[in-house]
Amino acid sequence: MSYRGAMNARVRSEERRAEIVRAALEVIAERGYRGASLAAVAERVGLTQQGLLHYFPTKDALLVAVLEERDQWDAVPDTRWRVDLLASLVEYNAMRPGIIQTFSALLGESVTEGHPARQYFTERYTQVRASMAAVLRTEYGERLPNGLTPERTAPLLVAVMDGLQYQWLLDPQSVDMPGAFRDFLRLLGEDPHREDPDREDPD
Amino acid sequence: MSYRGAMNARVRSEERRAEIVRAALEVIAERGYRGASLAAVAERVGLTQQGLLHYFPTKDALLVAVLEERDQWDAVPDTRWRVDLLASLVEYNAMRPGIIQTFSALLGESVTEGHPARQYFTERYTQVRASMAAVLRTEYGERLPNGLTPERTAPLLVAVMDGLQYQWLLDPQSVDMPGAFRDFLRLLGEDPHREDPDREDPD
DNA sequence: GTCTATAATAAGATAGAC
DNA sequence: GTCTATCTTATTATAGAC
Repeated sequence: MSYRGAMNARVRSEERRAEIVRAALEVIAERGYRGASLAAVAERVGLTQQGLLHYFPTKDALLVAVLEERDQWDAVPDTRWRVDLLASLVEYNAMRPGIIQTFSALLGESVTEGHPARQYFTERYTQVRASMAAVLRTEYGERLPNGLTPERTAPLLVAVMDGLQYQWLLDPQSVDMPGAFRDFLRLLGEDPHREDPDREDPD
Repeated sequence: MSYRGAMNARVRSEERRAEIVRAALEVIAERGYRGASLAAVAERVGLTQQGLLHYFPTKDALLVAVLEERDQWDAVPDTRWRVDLLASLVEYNAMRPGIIQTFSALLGESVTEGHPARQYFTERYTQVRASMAAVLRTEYGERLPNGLTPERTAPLLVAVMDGLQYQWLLDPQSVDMPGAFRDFLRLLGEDPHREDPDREDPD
């Protein structure tokens, strides 16, 4: 019984932490990391700022948890991915403006000096570029239809995804993010009607 | 004489303001806008925070001046531009990491709620997409070598420029920003050896 | 586990002397 | 034009009661 009680307590504590991280994602989306106060995060989960510090001893510790959370729901693509899965990912992103806003704001801040997320983003982009190159290699081999190598194309693929996000966040009415991304894939030499082999020929 | 004296005073005041704006650009690059304190800006020009407020009555007023400054040195491309001039612009940018960092940080922050630069960036991107479309139309006509229209390609061009900047700022050693941008132009159908008609055929 | 109290700092802005 | 002094508000973090 005491074992079980301890388990429940731990589970409840984990749930609380997850709740706090979700709230932090929201507040960062609204105000950036530097602008996000612990008190504002705490308020959303019905805690005081000091109550929150029981779960995350410092603001930076909370940020670390936020970045770890990202690594979970936004896994780095691997070689099993096909290029058209990337298009689906962008479509999926277009349905979650909040989370895109969080990490676009964080990415922007991270280039400033001494930002606690800087190292995270630097390492993540190295990783993502490598993954994208692998995906492109799986799909096209050593040379893409346009003559570039996977390694040289990967930074462009990543740049388009990020850059479109900013334009779309600022003006969702004017920017069709998924459509533009598919246009980019077409530039890579992808035949837009080859994406789903099971599909009937469109008219 | 009094007229002349007044003139000199005004000129000196304008110089002071310009000095302050330059300092603000630096501090924003280092800490973002929200993280930039008026006192830090003032210190760089040998003023107190209150002395600075004599020239810019509020922090937002200073930001407005910073954004106006940008519009001057980073004019929106017009139809007289050729695509390879864009490549030169990216090369030029690669020599000015400070200023790129300032506006990358500002862009990132601007997607958060109620950010004073949000409207500026929204409007500027509308303008820049239109200009880029015009540049592409001048160069390629209604259909680009890859089949897309200028209007559909413009957001991609802008996205690549912005996205590459973030990757490059985070890891300049690993990202060849001008090279990657030229790769992108190649995707558009640009022949990389056609850029300078006066140049001898390379081997 | 969550609170109140509070310390320590820093922010933007105003008032008024010189 | 620039300063000192000061107000007001907000921040992160600590100490300790319950």
